[in-house]
Order: sequence, then structure tokens, then C-alpha cells
Amino acid sequence: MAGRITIKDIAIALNMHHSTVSRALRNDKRVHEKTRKLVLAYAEENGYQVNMSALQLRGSLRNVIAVIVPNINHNFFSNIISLVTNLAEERGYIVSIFQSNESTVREKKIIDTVIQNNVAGVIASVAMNTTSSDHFKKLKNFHIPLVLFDRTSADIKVPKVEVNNAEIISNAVELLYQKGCRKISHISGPQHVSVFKNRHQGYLNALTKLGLTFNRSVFIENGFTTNDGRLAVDELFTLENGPDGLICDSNILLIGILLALKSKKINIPLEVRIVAFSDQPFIEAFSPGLICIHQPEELVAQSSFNLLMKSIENEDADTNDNIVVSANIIEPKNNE
Amino acid sequence: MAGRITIKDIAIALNMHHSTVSRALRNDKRVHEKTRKLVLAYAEENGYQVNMSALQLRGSLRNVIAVIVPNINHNFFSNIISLVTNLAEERGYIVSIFQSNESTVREKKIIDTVIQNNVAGVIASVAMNTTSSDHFKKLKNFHIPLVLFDRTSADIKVPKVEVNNAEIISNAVELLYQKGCRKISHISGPQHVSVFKNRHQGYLNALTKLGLTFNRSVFIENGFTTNDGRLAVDELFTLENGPDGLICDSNILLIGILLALKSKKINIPLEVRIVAFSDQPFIEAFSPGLICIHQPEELVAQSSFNLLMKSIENEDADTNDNIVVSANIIEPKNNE
DNA sequence: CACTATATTGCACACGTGTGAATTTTAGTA
DNA sequence: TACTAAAATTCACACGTGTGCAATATAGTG
Repeated sequence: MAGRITIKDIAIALNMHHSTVSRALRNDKRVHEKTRKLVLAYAEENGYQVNMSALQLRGSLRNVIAVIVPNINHNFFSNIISLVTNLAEERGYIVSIFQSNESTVREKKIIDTVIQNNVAGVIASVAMNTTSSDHFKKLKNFHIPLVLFDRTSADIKVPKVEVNNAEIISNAVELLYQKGCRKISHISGPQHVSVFKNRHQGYLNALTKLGLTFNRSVFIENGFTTNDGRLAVDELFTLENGPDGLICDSNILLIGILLALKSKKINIPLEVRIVAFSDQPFIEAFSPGLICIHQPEELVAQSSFNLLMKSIENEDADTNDNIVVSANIIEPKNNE
Repeated sequence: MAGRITIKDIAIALNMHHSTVSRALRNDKRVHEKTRKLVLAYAEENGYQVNMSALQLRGSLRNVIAVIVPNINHNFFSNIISLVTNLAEERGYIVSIFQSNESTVREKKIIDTVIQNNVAGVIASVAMNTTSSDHFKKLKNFHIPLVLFDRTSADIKVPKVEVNNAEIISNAVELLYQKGCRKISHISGPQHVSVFKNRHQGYLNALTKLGLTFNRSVFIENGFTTNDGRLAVDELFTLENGPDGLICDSNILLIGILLALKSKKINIPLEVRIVAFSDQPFIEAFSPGLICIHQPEELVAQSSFNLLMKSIENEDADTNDNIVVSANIIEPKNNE
């Protein structure tokens, strides 16, 4: 009734050895049907629950998957965590989440923690701060499989899942061009971060292809805020010839941008067309004239999880797996 | 280099007993300064990491806090998880998250899992499906402290953190009244769920107080969808006298509601004023004329965590702690 | 040197579980 | 009944760690 009941307790109560109890609970054929039922009944009756710590210590089981993200409080990441959690639970895994808060120091501590807790595997998206991935390499020494998604790192050989960032931004620029834009700006993040680097590369590629020379960009360096969005608009639109097309990599910035444009009375999409990411349900539905890039979160989650399972089941699995999933562009339906 | 190094490995390498190594690592005064440094150096050199499973098995440590929510993919909950995770990490705890997906069956399985994993404590918000809280009571048998937040349960005595739902909705109704609304509707959820019940009670209280008789409500029963929002509008506005005030408990429904009103060309706020919850950054910023209720997520997270810590540190802590945090109403600044 | 006090280390066990090997019990056959 | 094969159970140990207690080494004192 009170406290935790163990197989030893059951053994004593039923006057048998705990190893018999253990086998009975695991449905080993070597235990008599009668005693098996006896044990199961007693266990059920007294609410026996196996002690995972003991199992893990014995090495017979590792049932925790760690997910490390820069910030849970971000729709893209929370969606992925939600999806991964469901997949993991189906397979009997528990998900422990960790947020680096974009800090490498924190990321290192997290790595130590997951090693100490002997997790079965790690799915991670790296912090903006992070430039070296040495701490991630540590996991290999402890035979803990790692899969990187979204924000990956070039200098570590592990399975990765990425969005076709360069391509989709390139397509977005072309779409803006088709709609008449000739002065297209890109508001992005730190260029040492894979995601932002690739997107900007796609942006530049498209400009070259289209023969455009207007290529004003703003790179926000530390932690995106709404106000950064406002400042970016100030920077881009004070000049006599502001952009007529704008691609924004962050939705937090976007809020500031939209507010700033509103107060400057710059019309969307007549005076400037905007491309944003649709990781918030409201954007698609209500921002009139906004062109949205939808990232396939389900695919990212599913692929990351599958790759991790593959690595867990076979330690020598191909570490060069690099899955690229395709985003797609959603044009506004309503008032155009 | 390869695999996991244990204190026994260190002991053998340094030709001493593993208990000495153990003490050295824990800075026990009973070990010679020289050997202590020797051990620490070797441990550092070879990347020793303590095995938490062993610690947990010994009973000397429990470092995992479980957070159970209906759905991570929901700003209110992901915000709280994010906040709780930060608080927990500061105190050396790991957070494992579980989502019931609004299913009691799943919730029961989750409870078993957290018991098996011998977590230090549980912070939970109950699934919509759930009517009996027997499975939560199970935790008590295993001396695992539980704190409920937001969606609580009346028939279990544990510390709880709730938002002043009745009061804030009552205030919202009064505000609508002041602004001229006389036909106010409430779109809510299942009435066996504490949150929705309290909100509706607050709604009814205000109507009574104000002497209003128009009290048309819609209760969405299972899993809110955008389309449910559309249907609710159809139901409320087909009649010749539709509401001139609308309080909506769910932002997923809200999307459908706003879209439906738009297609019906019903103007907000001229023809109908809407009160929503501001758990998405975009709502406050861009839905013109929307009155927003802001829930103090930081306070909910902080209070829940504090109550859990209190219960962990003192098993006989007051289980009647019932913290009620106050939401506040944000009126639109712009076009009114 | 001898004796005691103290500092340092080693020993043995416990936590809960699972498993190979040894042992006991049961069933089967002559 | 006596012997053998098979079935069922027990034994002993391992996983990694920490801790009370015993054992040893060192230092201090006369």
C-alpha cells in the first residue's frame, strides 16, 4: 500500500525466489503457469511497477530520448517536439526536453546531463551562439546516437534533417519578381547559422539569376525581438528607394516589421510584398497579402525520429544520411 | 576513450578502491588532498560522467520532473513548459514532457510511466476527456508529489494553480456591457472541465448582475478545430438577432470564427465585439478591435514549480495550497 | 620506542532487476 | 521402485554508486 513494492517483496509474500517473480512478470516459459498467474495477480493487486533505474543500470534498457532545442516557446520547435513526443511514446520511449536558450554554455551542460542520464539518443537543433560542435561529438564516445535537425552543423558527421532553405527562398524571390518586385530585401539571422546562411545564399542566387542588383539585407545578430523588426524597417525604408519586396526569416521580427509598416502607412502588398514563415496558425489566416512559406514540420519530426531509431538499432548505421525536406509557398487567397 | 568509464575503472587505473574514488569525486574530507587531485585529474582527463541510474537506484537522487499536458503544440502550454524547464534546469532537474492528447487512456499510461521512472515530481494539466482522477491519486502511493495547474480536478487534494477564470470572464462581460453590448454569447468547452466551467460561471454571474437575459452559448465538446469555430458562428448568427458581443475560450476556434465573420461581412468591432485569449503573439498585435485576456503564464509556471519544490522538500507540505493568479484584460489601442 | 589519536583507505553491503548455471522438484518410463 | 528426462525453482552474480564500519597508515606525544 505505502511506498514502492519490488519483486523481492512479491517473492517474500509468495514464498519464492525473486528470480522466479522476475521471470513470471516477463512471461518466461520456464515458470509454471500456476505460479505465473499467482505472481501476476499479486503484482496487479499491489500495484507493482517495474523500476526503470534498475533496468537501466543493468544495461538492459534505455528508454529516454533527449530533444534539445534553442527554445520550446517557438511554434516551429514546439510543433516538432509535440510530433516527436507522440512518435516516441508509440515506441515506448520517453522524451526529455532541454532548451539551450541559444547559449552554447547551456548546450554543453545539457550534453553532460544527457550523458549522465544515459539516454538512448539525442535529437537536437543547435543554438545560435554555437560555432564549434565539440560538445556534440562527446556523445559519440558514450555511444549515444545523435540526429541534428533544422539548425545543423557542418563539422560533425551525424544524420541530419534540413529544410531546403536555399531553394525555397530562391523560389520565393522569383515569385516576388514575377509579381513585379525589383527591389527585394532579406532580413535574416547570424550567417554562421546553417539555416540563415542557406536562406541568404538562396536569396543571392536568385538575385543573380534574375539579374537584380538591389540586395539590401539586414542580419539580426542576437536574440530576435519585436523591436529588432521595427529597427530593420527603419533601416531599410528611410532611404528614398525602399524595397518593394521583403523576405523575413523570423516571425518575431515580423511582428515588429508589420507594426512599423503600419505606422509608416506603407501598404502591403501594394507598396511592399512580404514573405514570411507560417509557423503560427494566425499568420496564414489573417495577415492580408502575406506570402507564407510552410515548413513541413511533420516530415522533419518523422524523419528525425526515424533516423534516430535507425542509429539506435544499429550503431554503425550510415552517419551520412542527410534528409532534405521541401517547404512550400502559400500565396494569399483573399484580397488580391 | 571508448564507452563509459566508471569509478571502478578509475580505481583500478589509480590502484585504489572505488570507494575512495567515490569520496574523492564528492569532495569528502576524509580523502587525502593528493589522491583527491589525482582522481579528479584522471576523471577529467578521461571524461568521467556519473551514472544517474545508479544514483537513482541507490535512492540518493531523483532528478526528473514530469510535466503532463494535453498538448504541447499549444502556445499556452508550450510557454509554461518552456518556463518550467528553465526553472527546473536552474535547480538541477530534468524535465520530461508527456502529452495526453486529451485522452484519459493515454494519461493513465503516462502516470504508469512516470511511476516506473521514479520521477521526483509531476506537474500536470488534465485532459478534457478525464472525469475521474483516480490515476492521479496513484502517484500518492509512490510518494511522488503532484501539482495541478490550469485544468485541475476537484476530487483530488493536491496543490493547484489556477487562473481567476470566473472573475476575468465576468469582468470581460462587464467591459462589453460598458461598450454597449447587450447580447453577449459565450463559446466555451466541455463543462466538466474546470477551466470552461469556471469561465461559463463567470459569464452567467455577470449576466445576472447586469440583468441581461440574452445568454446564448455554444459548447464545443471534442477537440477544438477551426471548423468548429465556423459552425459556432453559423449557429449564433443565423437567427435574426445575433450577438453583439462574443467571448471565445479557444484561439483555434477563434480562427474559424474570424474567418466566418469576415465571409459574412460582419464587422468587428462595430457589429460584434470579441474577447479572446492572447496566448499567441500575433493576436494582440494584429487582430483589430479584439479585446484580449492575457493569462500570466510566468506566474502559473513559477507558482506550479514552487509548489512542487515545496512538496518535494517536505512530503507533508500543505496539499490545500490553491494559488489563483490573475489574468488581465488588454483593450485594443489602435482603430477604435 | 611505544602508545594513542587521527587521518586515510579498504571492505562489504545495499539499491532492484535479470540471467546463466546449479539445484531441486515433478513427470515419465521400464 | 528406481532411474532418467524434463520442468521448475533457487543461487549467485552483475550493473555503478555511496556509506557505515573496520583496517591500516600516518602523525603526535611522552
